[in-house]
Amino acid sequence: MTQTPSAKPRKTASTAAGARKAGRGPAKTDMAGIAAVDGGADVEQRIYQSVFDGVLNQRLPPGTKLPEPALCSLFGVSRAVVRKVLQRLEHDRIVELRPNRGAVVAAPTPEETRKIFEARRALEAALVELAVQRHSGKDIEELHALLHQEEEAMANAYQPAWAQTARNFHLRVAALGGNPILLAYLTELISRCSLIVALYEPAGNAACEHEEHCDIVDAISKGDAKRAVAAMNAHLVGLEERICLERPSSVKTLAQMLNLA
Amino acid sequence: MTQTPSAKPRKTASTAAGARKAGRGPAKTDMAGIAAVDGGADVEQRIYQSVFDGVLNQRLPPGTKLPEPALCSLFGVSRAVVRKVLQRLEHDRIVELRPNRGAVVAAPTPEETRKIFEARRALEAALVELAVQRHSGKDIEELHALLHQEEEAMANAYQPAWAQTARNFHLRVAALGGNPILLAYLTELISRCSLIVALYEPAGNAACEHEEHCDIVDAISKGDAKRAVAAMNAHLVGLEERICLERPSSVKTLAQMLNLA
DNA sequence: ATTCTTCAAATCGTCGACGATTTTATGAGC
DNA sequence: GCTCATAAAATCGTCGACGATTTGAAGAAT
Repeated sequence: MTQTPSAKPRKTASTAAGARKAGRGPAKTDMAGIAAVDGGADVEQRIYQSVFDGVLNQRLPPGTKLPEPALCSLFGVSRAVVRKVLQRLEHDRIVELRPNRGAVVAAPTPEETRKIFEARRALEAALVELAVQRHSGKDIEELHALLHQEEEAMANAYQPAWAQTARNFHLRVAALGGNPILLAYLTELISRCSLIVALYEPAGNAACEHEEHCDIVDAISKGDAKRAVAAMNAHLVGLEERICLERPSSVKTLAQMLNLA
Repeated sequence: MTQTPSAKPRKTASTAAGARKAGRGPAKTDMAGIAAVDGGADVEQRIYQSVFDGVLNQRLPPGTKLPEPALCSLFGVSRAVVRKVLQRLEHDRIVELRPNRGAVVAAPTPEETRKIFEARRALEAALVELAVQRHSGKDIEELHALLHQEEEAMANAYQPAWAQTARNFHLRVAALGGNPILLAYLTELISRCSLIVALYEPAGNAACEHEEHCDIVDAISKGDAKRAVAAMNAHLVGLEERICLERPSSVKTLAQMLNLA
């Protein structure tokens, strides 16, 4: 509701004459070619990212409905593409698609949360072990650079920024494992974890987490697989334990939540 | 306008079910049973399964094109639903969706194959370790039942049947781990592995694999986590090593490959 | 005869529309 | 005043259609 009905697709042309370029395919309309990359080329990614960021920044609390017509007019595309994005979001467990009842932001249950963290521990343990075997000196340098970024983000005290750097760190460590498949699975899990952490984390243990990250890098750089796995496990267990169950709520329009308009 | 309150498009009346996942919620069994379960209820699952089985049984070799219009007329649905299924198949890495160029059956490269098996070893190791902790006596009985099925399938000498039982075994062991997320990931990986094995396996080592399965169950039943993980790892390494690179090819129509018509 | 150009056929991406289902608003009945 | 039945609105699932892109083949030039 409260939907401003003024938004309309840029070019409908429909049945009337002069429909020179009515049906816009994946063509970038060969403009200057610059803005096309982010502007009109991959609209799907933009929608996905908007919803994803909205969920991560708590503008879209769990249970928020995401009606297809609303997203259509917000992004100026047809339902076909919106529906495709929603399917991808459902697959990544960001939203839940209830048949004939629309899409809502996923609300992980405590039990689900436990399983997610358990799965994440298993994957990160395996990947850290691979990382110890396969890392090079240059990799360690890059990890140290990331740790430095974390310190800056900590000073900033803006939680989403810190969460972003922390996520980057874990993904980078996982990338050292050299297995794209496990990395893809872990990326999915880290997204879901971030979603949960963004909801429940009291926000204020960044320093503690940063210390643990440093431990992990130290163990990897020394080639101590056992200690690296143990440090990662301890870090993840600590992260899970810091979660408490409180859920803020607010009432805004979908456009506001998506940081549009 | 638009009278005809009773006239319906040719094949409707039941297509509106539209449940996406395997779990079908509202069971409207009032239609006196028209084989709705397999006939016209969940068409998407039927299409998915047809392609999946076709790939697994080598009727659909890698690189086979899957044009949307062909699938549409084969299954009597519109392109929207076919497209949805193809997206799901792409996500599960069964097919590859090239923009504007159609879908083809995925052809895993040797490098990819190595990574897939590596990921699978990591996941199954973690799950077997969980299974050792959480299994009950009844679970062991069921595993023994599965092993007995394997012996029957071995005598049958029909490779797809054996592959099916072997897959069941791994999935059942993984289910004992009690983590639906890891189980889902492993299901995906086992599908991809089966696809690869179906392509390359010389077919004839069933007895050897069965022995290794027995070892795994034995270790689990005795609560020996270390040995269970080692047995699983050895089993998977052996499976990977038995793969050679030969690829049969034949020329049939899509309908024949899908075992229709 | 080979190669490049040109054209037609096949196929894909997106759109608007229609029926079916769910949700919400309204009014009768207790 | 509250509850339940009814109707209207909103939303979802599917379909056919249109334009754009790719593919494959026919024809001209060297």
